[in-house]
Formats: sequence, structure tokens, C-alpha cells
Amino acid sequence: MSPRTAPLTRTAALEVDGGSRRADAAGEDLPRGVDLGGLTGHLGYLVRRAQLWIFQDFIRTLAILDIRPAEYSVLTVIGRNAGLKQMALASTLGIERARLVHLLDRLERRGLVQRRASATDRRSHALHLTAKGRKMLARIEVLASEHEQHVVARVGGEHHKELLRLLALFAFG
Amino acid sequence: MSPRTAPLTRTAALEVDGGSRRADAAGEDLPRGVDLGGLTGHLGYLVRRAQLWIFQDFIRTLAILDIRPAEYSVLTVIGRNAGLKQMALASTLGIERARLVHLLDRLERRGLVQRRASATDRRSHALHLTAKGRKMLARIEVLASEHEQHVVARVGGEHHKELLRLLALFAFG
DNA sequence: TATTGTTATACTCTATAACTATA
DNA sequence: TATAGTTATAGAGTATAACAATA
Repeated sequence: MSPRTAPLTRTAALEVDGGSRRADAAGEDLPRGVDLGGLTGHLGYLVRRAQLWIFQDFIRTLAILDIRPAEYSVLTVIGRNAGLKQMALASTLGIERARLVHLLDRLERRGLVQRRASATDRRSHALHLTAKGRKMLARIEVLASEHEQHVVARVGGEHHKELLRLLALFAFG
Repeated sequence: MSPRTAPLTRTAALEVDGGSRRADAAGEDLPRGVDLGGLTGHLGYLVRRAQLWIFQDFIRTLAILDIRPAEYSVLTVIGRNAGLKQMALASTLGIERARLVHLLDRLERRGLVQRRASATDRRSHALHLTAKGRKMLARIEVLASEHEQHVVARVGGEHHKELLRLLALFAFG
């Protein structure tokens, strides 16, 4: 298809607005000197960039086990809290309960997790790792540690510790 | 459905290292006593929880202007770098160029952004804010600051400053 | 040949609403 | 009535691949 923004006024990039403080004059390719303006003052922007980097590394590092971050967190919490209900797991991890259903479906299909009938409430399921799930989790944890070492290598050990402390404070009050 | 009820051994075991501490004041209450295991040692987990909280507050605070975080970042960077190419913008913000097309489509439809012909490279577009876009950005910045104050209130001013410093180091260092 | 913007597809994740079976 | 799990849908966001125009 042809350019969909058809006409495109050919007013070259000549400076018009009062809002732009920076060059555009310098011949258009501002390779790395792009001004982020107020973004660097927003925790949300920096946190997003951090998550992007971290999750990509996690997925790459655990690709051989085909485990993604959300699945890792689910297996970890079930492993530590056998018999947990889905609702409790969902709100603990900040995952929508509707989404957790699909995560558990996949983990159950892979034979890593079991939904058992709850003794006390027949509406709910008690979540357990299978023997295979426990073995898998052990292998996962090796690679997850390796991944975290990549993060440490990226930010430095001291900064990593500081970030864990500060973000924990943030996340849990 | 499933086999019998679990042995239901003590599901708690919450003595381990810095698991879950307190319920969350502003919104979701984490079920107390659920052991997060190694998750609290993973920056990725904490960063995700932080982003969840921050983005939800941003979206809520700027709902009246119908501006989401990605759109805010795009408008901000164009405002500061008039004439920027789409590729440069995309790689600056860590947005896929294919996704940026849709973001710009929407902002252009709303009359906030213009794609102009580049003087030097006829493949590329020079991005500019319209007058309306500049006015809108000014209003957006007021609410974005308000949002950031919510974040400060959540973590404390000192911690907020520390986090900005450490995460900037992470994202760009 | 490589790059820019575009279109297209697939998959992950978030956010709701509604349904069922229990409580 | 309310809650736990499920199903369904819509919309962001990420990740690729391919294509036309241009470099």
C-alpha cells in the first residue's frame, strides 16, 4: 500500500513550536541525544524500562524450561503454601483470578500442579505441586538464580540490594 | 473431579525471610501469612508489583484526559524533540515500531500530533506536536505531576528520590 | 542490500461481566 | 446475598514477519 497518510504537507521540519527546546536543527538524526524531558522524573517510566529488561532476560534464561515469570511466581508460592486457594494465590500475586485459571490450566496440563478438592469449602480448590512439579521447580530455581545474577551484573550488587529493599517497601507498604 | 482432600499439612510456614509483611493500605489486601518464598529476592517480581500500582494510579489520575502512560511518554518526547523520526522515538522509548504506528495514529486522529515529510529522508516522517497537542500536553503535565505526588506519598520523598537515582542507573547505566 | 513506516498475526496480560455451584 | 472458580470478550502491550518505497 502507498503511504496511508497521503498528502503530508511538505513543510520541512522547520521549527515552529515554542515547546521544543532542542535541536531538530542538527540535521534530524538525533541518534542518542534524545531529550526525555520530564520522564526521568517519573518512577513509572523507569520502572517500566527496568521490567522490560528484567523480564526479557528472565524469559531468555528460562526458555529451555519454557517457564515465564508469572508461571514461576505461581509455582513458587504454591510450593511454599500447599493447599492454598486460587483466590488467595491470585490476590497475593496481583493476578486476576480469571487469568490465574488459564495459568493453572497450563501448569496442570504439564503435570506440575494439581487442583484438589478443599476439605472445608467445596467451591474452592486446594492447590498442590505434583512430585514432577517439585522436581521442575528445583530446576527452575537454578535458572532463576542465574537470571538474578544477570540483574546483579547489570546494576551492581550494592544497588541490587538497595533496590530490593526500596521496592519491597514500595510494594508491601 | 480430583482425588481426596490434601493432607493439608500446615500451609503456613511463614517464618522465612521477609515474606509478606502487612496488608496493603491503598487497595488490594494481600492475604497475610502467604509465603512468597524466593520471590522477594527477585527484582523482577518487585518491579512488576511497583509498575502495577504506579500505572493503575497514572491511568486513574489522567482518565479525565484519556491519556495512558505510553501516550504520555510519546507526547513528552515529541514535544522536546520536534522533527524526531518514528524509529528514533520507538527505540528511545523501548516501544516496537509497529506498535508506535498505532499510538501515533490515535494521537494524530485526536489532532495532537502531526507526521510531516522529512526534508532529508523521504522514507521517514518528522513528528511534531500541533498547537492543540502542546496545549494538551500542558494540561497532561499538571495531572502527571499530581500522579507522581501520589507515588511520593506512597513511598516517601527520600525513597522516591533514591529509587529514581537507582533505576535510572539501571535503565541507562 | 538495508532501513522506514506500515500491515498483519499470534501470544501475553489486564480488566470486566456473566454464569455455576456452592456458602 | 455473597464468594470461588470458570468462561468469554475487549483492549493493551510484546514479538515477529512481510511488504512498498526509499536509501
